[in-house]
Amino acid sequence: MSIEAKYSPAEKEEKWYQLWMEKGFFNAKVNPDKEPYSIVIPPPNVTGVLHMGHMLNNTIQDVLIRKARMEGKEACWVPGTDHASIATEAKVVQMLREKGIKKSDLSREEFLKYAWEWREKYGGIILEQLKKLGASCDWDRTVFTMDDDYYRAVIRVFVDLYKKGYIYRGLRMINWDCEAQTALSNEEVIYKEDGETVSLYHVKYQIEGSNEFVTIATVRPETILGDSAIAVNPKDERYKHLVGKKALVPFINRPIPIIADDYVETDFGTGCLKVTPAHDVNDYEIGLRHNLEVIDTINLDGTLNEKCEVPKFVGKDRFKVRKEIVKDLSETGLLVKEDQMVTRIGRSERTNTVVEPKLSLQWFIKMKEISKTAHKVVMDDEIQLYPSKFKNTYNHWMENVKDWCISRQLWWGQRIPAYYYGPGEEDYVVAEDQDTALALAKEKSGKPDLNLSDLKQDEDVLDTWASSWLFPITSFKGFEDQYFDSESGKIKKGTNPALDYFYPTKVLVTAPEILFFWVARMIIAGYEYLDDKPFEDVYLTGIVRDKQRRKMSKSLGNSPDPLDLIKSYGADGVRTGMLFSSPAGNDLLFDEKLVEQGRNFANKIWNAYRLVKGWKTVDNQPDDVNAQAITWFEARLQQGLNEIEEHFSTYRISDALMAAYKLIWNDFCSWYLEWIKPAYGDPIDQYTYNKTTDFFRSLMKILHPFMPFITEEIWDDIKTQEDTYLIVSAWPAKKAYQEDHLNDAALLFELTSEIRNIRSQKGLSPKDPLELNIKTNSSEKFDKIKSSLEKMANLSDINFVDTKPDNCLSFVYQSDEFFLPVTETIDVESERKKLEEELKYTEGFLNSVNKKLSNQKFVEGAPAKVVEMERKKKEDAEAKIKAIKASLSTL
RNA sequence: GGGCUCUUAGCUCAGUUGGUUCAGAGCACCUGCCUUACAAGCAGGGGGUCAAUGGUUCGAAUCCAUUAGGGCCCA
Repeated sequence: MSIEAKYSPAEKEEKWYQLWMEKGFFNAKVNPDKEPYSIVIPPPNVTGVLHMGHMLNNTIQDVLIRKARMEGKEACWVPGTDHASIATEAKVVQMLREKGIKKSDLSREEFLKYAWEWREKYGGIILEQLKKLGASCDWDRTVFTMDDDYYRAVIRVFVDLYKKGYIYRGLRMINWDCEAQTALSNEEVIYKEDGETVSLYHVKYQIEGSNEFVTIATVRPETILGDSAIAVNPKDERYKHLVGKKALVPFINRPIPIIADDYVETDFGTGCLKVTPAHDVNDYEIGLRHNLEVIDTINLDGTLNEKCEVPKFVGKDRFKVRKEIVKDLSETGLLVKEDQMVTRIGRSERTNTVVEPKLSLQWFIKMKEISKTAHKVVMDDEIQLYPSKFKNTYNHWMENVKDWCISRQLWWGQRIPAYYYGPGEEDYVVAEDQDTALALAKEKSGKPDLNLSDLKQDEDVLDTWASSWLFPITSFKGFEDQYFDSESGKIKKGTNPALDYFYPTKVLVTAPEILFFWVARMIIAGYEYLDDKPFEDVYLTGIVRDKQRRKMSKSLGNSPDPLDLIKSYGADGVRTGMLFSSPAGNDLLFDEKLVEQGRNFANKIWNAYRLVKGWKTVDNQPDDVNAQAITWFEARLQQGLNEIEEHFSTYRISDALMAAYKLIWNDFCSWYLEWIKPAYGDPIDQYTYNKTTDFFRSLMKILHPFMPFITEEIWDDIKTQEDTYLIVSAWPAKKAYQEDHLNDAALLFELTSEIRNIRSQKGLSPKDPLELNIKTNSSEKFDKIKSSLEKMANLSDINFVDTKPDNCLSFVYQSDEFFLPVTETIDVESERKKLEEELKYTEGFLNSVNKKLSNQKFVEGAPAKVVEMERKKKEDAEAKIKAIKASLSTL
C-alpha cells in the first residue's frame, strides 16, 4: 500500500461533507435521553458573501458543536440569514436601475416581487459557503427572518409590545439617510476614525436696529435660513451686552433672539453659535430649553424647501446650496473668513451619505423598563460574557439605554401593523391583521360604519434588528398561535417541545460590535417572552484584521477570499489557522502564514499516519522500551486531555487547539513515535501496534472538532470494527493517570536533549553511537530509563562510574555527572568555561535562596510550604555545585 | 469630553487567589542535517529591567497611585 507523502484535502473534504449530510449527522431532534446543546448562528446578512469574520466566528461555533456532539449531547446548530432591509433594498434598487426600472415607478407589491426574486437567487450563497468550511449546521432548520412564520412573529411582538405600552410613536430628532430615504438608528451611523476635514465659515449677522454685527461660526451655512436664535455662553463677557437683542438672518432678515446657554463653548469658533433646531441635535435641545421655533428647511431627499424663503434655493440639494450660499455671503461681505477644521461627520453605514438630523414621526420602543432584567442578569453573571471585560461595556450601555427607533422608510421588511383611519395623529390602531384593526378602529373612532378601505396601513417597515432579536425564540417557532398567550403576552411553557428542549441555547458566538444591536436585545426579548435567558454564555470574538492592524474590508482589498484559502490550504488548514491566534475578544491579525501552519499540521498528522500504517507487525509482547513508551503516553494523553477540557470550559479555544497541537506534534510524533519506532524494515510487536492505533484514534477524536476532515479520513482507515464515523463517536473518556510515568519520561527527555545538544555543539553525528558514563549516588533512578535512553540518544552502552574516564565530554544534570568518551581530542578550555558558567549561575541562584532563608521575616511570614520549597531549592543547588566542582577538578 | 480596557521575546499572545528555576508558548530568526513518515520536515540554539516612576509587602509581571502611549464604546 502506498499513501501519498503530501496530504491533499480537496476531494476528501467534499466527500466527507456529503456523507455527513446524507447520514443526517447534523440533524438534531428533541431527545430527552440526551442533554441538549444548542447554538443559533448569528444570521449573516442575506446580501453577503463569506468573509474572514464569518470564517472565524463559524469555525468557533462548529468546534463547540462538534465537541458537544461527540460528548453525547444532542447538538443543534441552527443556521439562517437575516433580511437586512436597508442593504437588500439598496441592492434591489441598484439591480432595477441597471434594468432601467426606477423604484418609484413600481408599486410596493411589484417591488417586493423583485426583492424576493433577488433573495431566491443570491440569498443562499453564504450558507453554501459555510458548508465548504465544514459547518455542521442542522440545515433542515434553516431560518430566514422574512419567512412567513417569522414575519408573523415579528408583527405579533410589535402588537404585543404596543399593547403593553412599550411602543409609541413620537416626534424625535432622528438620523436621516437622504439617499435611502429612511431613518437610521444611532448604531447605523458611522464616523470616520480620524474625522473629516471641513470648512468652518465665519458669518456676520446684523444686530436688529443697529449697525453692529455678531459673527458666528458654522460648518453648515446651508442651514442658516432655518436659524431661530443665536446663542452665547452666559459667562462670555464679549457678548453679554447682546443677550436679549435680536439678530437678522442673512438674506431674509428674519429677526432671531440672541440667547445665553451653557452649551456654547467660548473658545470654539467665535463663541457665538447659530441655533437651527430642525437640523442639529444639540440645537434641538437648546431650542427646547428656550422655546425656539423649529424651521425645517430641508426635504426628505436632502433638497431645500420653500421654508428657506429664498426661491432660488428651493429644490436644490443641501450641498449645492452650501456652495451657493457661501458665494452669496462672500459677495455681500457677510463672510468674514473660512477655516479648515477636522470634525466627526456621521455617515450612513449602508449608503455612506452624510446623515441629516431630522425631526420626524417614528416608532420607538421604550427601553428603560423592558431592559431591567436583561441588565441585571449579565451583571449577576447569570449570563456569562467571555471575555468578562465586556460586562463593563454592557453595563454602561444599559445604564444609559436610549429608546430604540424601530421604523424604517423602506419596503423590504415587516410592515408596521399600524392602521390609520383619520388625519389626526392619534387616529390609528395597531393589530396583527386588517380585520382586527378594523374592529379596533370602529371602537376607537366611534364610527361603526368604517370599512377596510378607510384603513391605511403604515408605509414603513421595522428595523431588521427588530426581527433578529427574536432569533433564538423563532428558531424554535416560539411565537406560533398554539404556543403564544396573547392575553399575558408570554409564550406558554410546556407546549412547544422543541423550544422547551433547546431553549435556552448554550452559547452565542458573535462579534463585540453587535453586543447592543443584537445580543442585549435578544436578552431583553428572552426575558420579556419566556422569562428566561436566550443563551447561557456569550463568546465575543475579535475582529479579523490584516498584519497592519487594519480591519479587513472589501474597499481596502486587504481580505483574502476565504474560498480561495480553503482551496489552497484545505478547510482544516484554514480553520486551525484562524484559531491559532485568536484568544476570545482579542482581534485576530490574519496572516497567511497561520493558515500555512494549519496545513503543515495536517500534513504532519498525515505522515504520522503513513508511518504507523507502514509497519509490519509480529505477534510478540512489547520490550521494556515500548512498554515504557506506552505507559508514558497513556499518562500524557490523559494529562493533555485534562488541559484541553480546562481550556474548553472557559472558551479558550485557541489554547485548546494549541494544547492538542503540541500533544500531537511534540509528544506523540516527536517523542512517542520515535521512542517505539522499529529499525527500518523491522516489524513492531502487535501489542505496541494496537496501543499506538488506540492512541491515534484518541488523538483523532480530540482533534476532530478543529480539523473534522482529515481526522475523519484517517479514522476511516484505523477505526475498529465497532466504530462507525468519527463525527458521532464518543469523546475520549477521562481516566486517572500516574504522575510517576510522566516524571520518568521527563528525566529521559532531559538527558536525551542534553546528549543531542552536545552532539550538535561538537559536530558529532547522531548516527554514531556514544557510550554514556554516569557518576551518581542513586543509580536506581536511571535503571528504569536505561534501555529507552540508549535508543533515544543512540548510546552503545550506559555505565555507572566513580571517576571520570579519559578524554570525554561531560555535563552536569541536577547533582549527577555525565561523561561521554570520544575519540576526538577534547578542548579542555571550552569544557572548563562551560562548567564555570554553570557554576557561577548556580552559585548566584543559591545566594538568592540563602538570602531569603536568612530573612527572619520571610521564614516567619511566608507559608510553610513556600519555606519548605526554598529549603529544597537550597539543597538541590548545593548538590549541584558540588557536582560541578568535582567535574571541574578532574579537568 | 465621559466610561472601559490594554502595554510581557522580532511578531501574536499565555501567565488563574502575590510565593516552585517564573519570566513561558506558538510563529519568526540563527546553526547543522535531503537521517527510508514528514524539507509542508528533523535536531540544536540565541532572544525580554514584564511601558515608566513611586508605594504596599518578607516577597510584585501580578495589588495601589501617578505618568506616557495604544485600543474600544458612548457623547
